[in-house]
Amino acid sequence: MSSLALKQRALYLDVAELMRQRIYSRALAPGEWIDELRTAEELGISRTPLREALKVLASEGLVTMKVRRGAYVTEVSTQDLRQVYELLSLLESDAAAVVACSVDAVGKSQLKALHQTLIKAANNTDKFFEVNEQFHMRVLELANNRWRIQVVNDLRKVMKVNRQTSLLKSGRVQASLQEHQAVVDAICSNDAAAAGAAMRAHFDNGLAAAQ
Amino acid sequence: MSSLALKQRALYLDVAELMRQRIYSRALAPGEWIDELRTAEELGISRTPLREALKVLASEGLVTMKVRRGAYVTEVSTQDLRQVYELLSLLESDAAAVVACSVDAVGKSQLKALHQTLIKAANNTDKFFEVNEQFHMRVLELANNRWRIQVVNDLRKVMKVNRQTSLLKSGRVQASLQEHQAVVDAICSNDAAAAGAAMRAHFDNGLAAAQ
DNA sequence: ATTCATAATTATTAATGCAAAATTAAGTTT
DNA sequence: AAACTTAATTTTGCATTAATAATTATGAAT
Repeated sequence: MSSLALKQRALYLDVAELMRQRIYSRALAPGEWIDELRTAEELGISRTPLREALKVLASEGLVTMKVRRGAYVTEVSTQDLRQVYELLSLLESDAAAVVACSVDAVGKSQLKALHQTLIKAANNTDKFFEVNEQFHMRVLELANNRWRIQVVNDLRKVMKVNRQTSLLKSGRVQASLQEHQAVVDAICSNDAAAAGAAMRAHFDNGLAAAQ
Repeated sequence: MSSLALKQRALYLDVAELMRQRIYSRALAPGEWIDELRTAEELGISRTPLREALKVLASEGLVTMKVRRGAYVTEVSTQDLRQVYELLSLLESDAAAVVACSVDAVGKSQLKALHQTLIKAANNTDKFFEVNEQFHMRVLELANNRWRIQVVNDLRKVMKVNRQTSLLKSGRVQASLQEHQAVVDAICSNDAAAAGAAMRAHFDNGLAAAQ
């Protein structure tokens, strides 16, 4: 009945996802020490899978392990945020350029469809975030480099820690949609340079709005 | 007396480094299943820190966890290698361009000194690899983005799995030195575009030699 | 009163134990 | 003889227990 009954994934992965959400939602505050005993007790599990989950989060940069002092929620400074944005800009603009060269008709229509869904989600913040992420990930998948997908996924997790801060400022939704449109247009006309530039501009504006 | 006596680092980190070396050296072959019980016994430790170490390696992409089937050494295909090289080329060429803009006199002399050390190590393969890595990491450090350093470190670990394959072909050492020289020259003359292009060329040639 | 030392408590790290699942082997049936 | 089923063994995944290190609290001495 429950999701635990027919578990296909290991427990530590589910726990990692749960802790990730707590960090995103600020239920666990930046810099806060994570009490292993209390958390394991609360979740009704032993400390072993929790410790394994924390090490996964540590490799993603979401928590920081201090020797003999346990796990702490990573404090993402504005400098960190800027650095992460710079990397995402670099990796995703290059991906967009690659896609512009290699994309077929199916890929083009997928991106167009996702963009239409995003437009419809403009008034629903959570949905907007979700579809926005789907769009970006679809571009990455079309760029066909599984290591880039992995790297970007991890960096996006760090970015999400500051989702509140980076929450869309006035007019940012409409601007963001226009920027996406430019990316879609450039990719669909197979203009690699324009696609890269459009994606880069999208991130530059996103960073400016986040700070 | 022993390194275990005054251990400052957690055991699982030491175990992770040991397993990493075994993967690099092919003592653990690609695709091979890692016997937890046997390995823990051999190292004289329990399975717990070993399992934690394996999860660290999994997040780096060096091993692959299969649910209820344990850990396997990741098989790095030639496509994987190409994809990793592409990412490293992107990340490090951008870093070189950033450094060319921001570097001061101290940074310049550090890079020049490392390059001289590399020249002297031309006839010692292990030493060459070591200093080569130091040079690349120094460029990254000067680019001042801790998230990029982390990402590149992980990708370089994957690349090292195929160190044998990518082992310098005839004339590659001298060519590599010349390419480094071009990077140093471009950075020292604060030519960002040239620095990026030189680093990109270095990786393109490296990939061509590796395949 | 303040500081240093020592004891006690708390928490992390590592080892051991146990249960569930998967693979392998053996046996029976068609 | 081949295939399917069932039993046994192996191995993972999680829990629990033990040990080691760090922090806090308490007391004594200057």
